[in-house]
This record gives sequence, structure tokens and C-alpha cells, in this order.
Amino acid sequence: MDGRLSGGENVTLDFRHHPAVTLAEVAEAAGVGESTVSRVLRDHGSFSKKTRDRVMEAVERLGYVPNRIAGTLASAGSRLVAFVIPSLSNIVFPDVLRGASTVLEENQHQAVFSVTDYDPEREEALVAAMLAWRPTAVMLAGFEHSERTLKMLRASGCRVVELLDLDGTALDLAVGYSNRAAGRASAEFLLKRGYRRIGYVGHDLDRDTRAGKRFAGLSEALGAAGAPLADREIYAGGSSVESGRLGLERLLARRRDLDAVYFSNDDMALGGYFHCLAHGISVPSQLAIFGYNGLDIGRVTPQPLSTIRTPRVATGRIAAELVVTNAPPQVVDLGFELVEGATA
Amino acid sequence: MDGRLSGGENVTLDFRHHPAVTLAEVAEAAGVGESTVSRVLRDHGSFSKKTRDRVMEAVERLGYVPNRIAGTLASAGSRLVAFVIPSLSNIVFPDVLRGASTVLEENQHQAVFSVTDYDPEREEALVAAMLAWRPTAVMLAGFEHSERTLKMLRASGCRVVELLDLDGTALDLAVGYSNRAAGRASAEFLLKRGYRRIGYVGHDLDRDTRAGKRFAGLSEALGAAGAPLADREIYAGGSSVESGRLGLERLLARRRDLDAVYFSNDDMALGGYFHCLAHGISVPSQLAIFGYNGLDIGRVTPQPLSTIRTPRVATGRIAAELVVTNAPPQVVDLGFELVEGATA
DNA sequence: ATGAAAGCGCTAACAG
DNA sequence: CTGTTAGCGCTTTCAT
Repeated sequence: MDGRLSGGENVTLDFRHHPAVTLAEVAEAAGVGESTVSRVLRDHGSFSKKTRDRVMEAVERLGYVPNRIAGTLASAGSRLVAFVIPSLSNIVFPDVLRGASTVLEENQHQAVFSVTDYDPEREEALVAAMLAWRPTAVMLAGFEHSERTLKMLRASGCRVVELLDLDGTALDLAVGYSNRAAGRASAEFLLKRGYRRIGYVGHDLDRDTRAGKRFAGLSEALGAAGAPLADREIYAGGSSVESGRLGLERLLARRRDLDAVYFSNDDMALGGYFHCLAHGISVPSQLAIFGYNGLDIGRVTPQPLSTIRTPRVATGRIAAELVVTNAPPQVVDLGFELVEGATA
Repeated sequence: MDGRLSGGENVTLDFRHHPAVTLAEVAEAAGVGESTVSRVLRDHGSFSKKTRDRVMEAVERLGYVPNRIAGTLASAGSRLVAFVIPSLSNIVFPDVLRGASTVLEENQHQAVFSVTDYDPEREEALVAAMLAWRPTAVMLAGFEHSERTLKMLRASGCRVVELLDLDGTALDLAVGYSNRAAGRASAEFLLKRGYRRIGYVGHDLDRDTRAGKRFAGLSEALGAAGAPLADREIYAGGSSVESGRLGLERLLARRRDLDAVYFSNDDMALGGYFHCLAHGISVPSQLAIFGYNGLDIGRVTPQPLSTIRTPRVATGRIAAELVVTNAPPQVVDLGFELVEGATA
């Protein structure tokens, strides 16, 4: 009646696709009930040492791997933490993931992620997809989300952590630093150093709203000091060393009188710095350069890059800690540190 | 009898923790059977347009989000792809994830990941944890895994993709390029350019076995050409720009006669290059520098870095495509490209 | 200390 | 075209 009875061919196939061992099979093999196996495996409830050994022996022998899909369905939390991040090219997000993954792994949680490419609609779709896994928490970049995203998140009942931004209203938890304040601090530093004709080279501001907030803080502080932004060059698309170089080249073609340029981040700033090195523009006497992020590479260039160091790894770590400890709603300001460097 | 009956306070709590809407509730609200809702949602099987509208209206109104945990348990695959990667600091892995995530998202798969920090024991534990989610596939770096890891993987029945290496035996699928061949190609290039006193600056070779294979390929080719490796400086720990700089400094302190240095990757090589810039060592006339990976930044430095460009994003993309199409076991060699640059 | 049984929320036959 | 029903593999009372 069953194909398996009719030939060796199917036996072979059955070996290959052997369905995973189940808890019931382990129970059977150990000669105990299913609930006993479950108790032993989770070390919860009581059982004799003898039973424990029998069960573990069977687990070992059969190569049993518990099925967390079933486990999660039967019990409470999934111990899944979902990251919906804008990009993996921008080093910021791998750094955040790195900080979080250590903590998550130590606490038997798993990280799931997807990449929005800075698109709010994709974010919406991806959040929905993530929510289908009933994660313990979902981590997002910043505070700008579509109405529907916010609604889904609120309705989900899972923890929400908004990362890397402080300029806005948190849904639940928020961990990061103020980009607006960072922009302002950069402006004040440059002004203090005596620069007055300051330009800006940046990448797409509408999509990367945190870069937009830094720009706003910068412009605001420069304006307030009576030294408004001299000019700006916006490079469509993501940030990169190459677009920083190109952006500075274009900006200088228009404005030879600039004495300092603020870049939307260190990648861009390094591009600008390399442009200066290659074209004999002496830094900072002819032109000062200032970045954002405090990448390690900026400390090793012939002149250390002047920038703002941000606690990206710590952001991930703290966010994960708040989630695994189920901390009450709160906003954690990790601050940032201005690195004077030698380029400004 | 129940605390909830005694006061308004608990009612509020109940609102907050309102359990997620279930398919049964949607069916109820729409006045249809559960399987009908299921069919409509998955657009599978047949149903009238009228029914469809009624169901969708209820879904919308209740804010229903399907539970994939339950769905997966009831049906077949999880559509989860597990990445067990050594590091997130090394740009290689974010790049691979980036390539894969695009394809996975387009095909309604989710990426789960964890980080081994190049430790085979952690890898073993993390693979086990991943397997508990019954992923469609698990993606690993390279071919070096513990016996138990291999056993679990084989027994799991899920697809296994080994990434970024070709020098070894694949379990199922493998996508990448030969690190040994890359090391050899680098040596041949340097020799062809006339360099004979070649040194090496690298990071931990035992943990990063792919870097070890490049080193082996390099040494082998240099030895075969009668110009064996002059000296080497191994920096414990991961690769970084700073350790590249420091490594070169130390190496040169011992061997002033070197005419070229091969670095374990571009990060290290950039550190070396910056050291030369800062100390007036002219590149490549006094000292040639050669890296590995072909990072974008190396194309924008005052002198473009001589290196080998590797298809990291494509590795992730192809790996994901093989998985979502359930391709037969195979090894895909994506090759690499030697970039002549100006530093060697 | 242990087993039996009732689900968790969904999908997949199988009837109608 | 649609509803009913039997699980998926586990956890969790509840008895014993």
C-alpha cells in the first residue's frame, strides 16, 4: 500500500531525506514519557538522575535537535530579535549588529535581519514579515516610520527599540545619541578653531534622516554664529569614499575660498582628505576637514581625522540588554565624543 | 474569582498585552471557515472574489499578522536562512550578507545570523542553535568545521552552503574563490614586477583559515620562484588598519632591505600604506604594497592600492539564489581579479 | 518523579 | 467554492 514497501530505491531516498528526529522518538527510545524528555532537556521540573542519563543517552545517540518552531508555538516567546536596518554598506549597522549579537547569543536569543535600503515602504513590508515570526523585539533605525509601520508595531505587543537617534519621540525603547547635537557640536568646534567659510559635502539627506539631522544641527549653529554655511554639495545615493572625493572636488571648483568642509560621515571625509593629499592641498592650513563616526581608519591616516566618535557597538549592546532584561520603556542617550584629530 | 473582574486597572493591562489576532478570529469576523482565510491569504486554492473581499476586510480591520511559527510547523519549510559567520568587523561578511539579503527578501525568505568570532566551538554551538529553527539552509564560512558540526549539518537535512573558500571539500553547496590561488597570483604579480625581497604582514592565521590559505599560496609561489618569503610579522587578533601600520613598522625595523610587502588584506595594507605616507617612504619605489579584497577605499587613496578584488557581494547573492531555487549540490567558483593599482 | 492529554495557530487533505 | 478535521512537535497543567 505504501511506496516504501515496493523497492530499495525509496529506502535510499528515505535515508537522504530522513525527517528530523522528534522528541517523541527520543521518549520512545529512552522508554520514558514525552514530558519527561522535555523536562530534562530544559532542566526544569524534577526527574531522577537515572532518568536524566537515559534521556541524554538517547538524545546523543539519535542526534536529536529540539525544534524551536514547535517549542515556541507551544510556549511563550520566540527569543527572536528582528533587526530592520537601512543598509549593510554603511558600517554603522554592522557595528550595531555586532554589539547586539554578542549579548543576544549569551542569552540564547537569535538575531534576524533585513535591509530596507533606506526605503520606508520596504521598511513597512519587512516589519510586517518580521512580525510574522513573533519576535521578542524589533529594532529599527531612527524614529521616522510610516503610519502603518507604527501601527503594526504598536499592535504587535513586542518590544520596539529605535536606534541611533534621539531627536524624535520613541515608541518604546530608544538607544543612541543626538545627531542634531552632533552637527551643532561640529559647527561649534569649527567656529572655535576660527573657520568661517564652511562648506558641506554629503550624501542623500532625505533618505538618511540621521545625516539630515546632523546637517540641520550644523546649519543652525553656523547660522546662529553669523557664519552661515557657505555652500554645499549633495551627492545622490549612499555615502562612500569615492563620492566624498568627488563631492569635494566639485565643491572646490565652485568655491575656492572655503576654509573648512564638514562631511556627512567619515567615509566621505576620507575621500575628501585623499583628494587633498593627491592635489597638494594642505590640511588643515588650506582646508580643514571634519567627519562623523570616528572610524578606526581615521586614526591611522597620516593626519588623524577630526571627527565625532559615536558609540555604535555600545548602541547595539545596550539595546540588546534592554530587550533581554525586558527593561521598562526608556530612552538611553549614549552621547558622542568629539575627536580633535589633525585635519581641522 | 479572577483578578481581572475586580477593577479597571487590569482592563488597561489587558489592552496593552492584547494577545495577537489569530486566523480563527479573522475567520469568525469574516463569517467563513479557517481554511478559507488561509487559502485567501496565501492565494492558493480557490475562493470567490466576494469571499476574498470579506476576508481581506476582516484582516485589515483586525490588523491580523499571520503567525509564521504556526504556519511553518503545520506545513513545510521555514524559509529561514541561517548565517553562521566568523565576524562582522571584517567587511567581507557584511558584504556577503548584503548580497544574500536582497535575494532572500525578494523570495520571502528571512536571514538569521550569529557570529562565531572565528571560534570553531562557538560555531558548533551556534550551528546547533540555528538548526533548532529548521532553516532552509545554513551558510558558513569556509570548509573547516568541527566533526560534530559536520555531523549535525549532515543529519539536519537542510541545505548547507560553504562560502568564500574553494580549497577543500564541500558538504553540499560551495560558493567563493580560491584563497590559495589568490595568494599565488599575488606572488606571481610581485615577482613579475621584479620584487625579490618580499615580506608579509598579517593577522591571526590559525583562526582565519582563508587568510592562512592565501599565505600558504604566497609562500609556495615565492619559494618555487627561488625568492622565498624574506620575513613576516604576524599580528595576533583580527585585521585592522592600525595593526597593519604597526606590523609594517615592526617588520621594517628588522628588515630595512625589503622591496615589497604583502598584507593579509586591504585593511592591513592601508595601514601599511599610511605608515609609508607618514614616514616619507615612497611607494612603490622604496617599498611596494599589496593587499587583498579590493575595497572601494583602496581605489581613492592618493595612489590606488594594488590588490585582488574579490566578489563578496556576488558570493552572497549566488549562494542565496542556489538556496531559493533548491539547486543541486555544486561548487561555484566566482574567481577574483588582480587590480594592478599604483602601490606595487 | 512521571505520564496522559490538551492545546499553541496554522496548513492540508478530504468531504461536501 | 467552502467547511471540517487531523495533525505539525513541543510545553504545560493535572493527575498519579
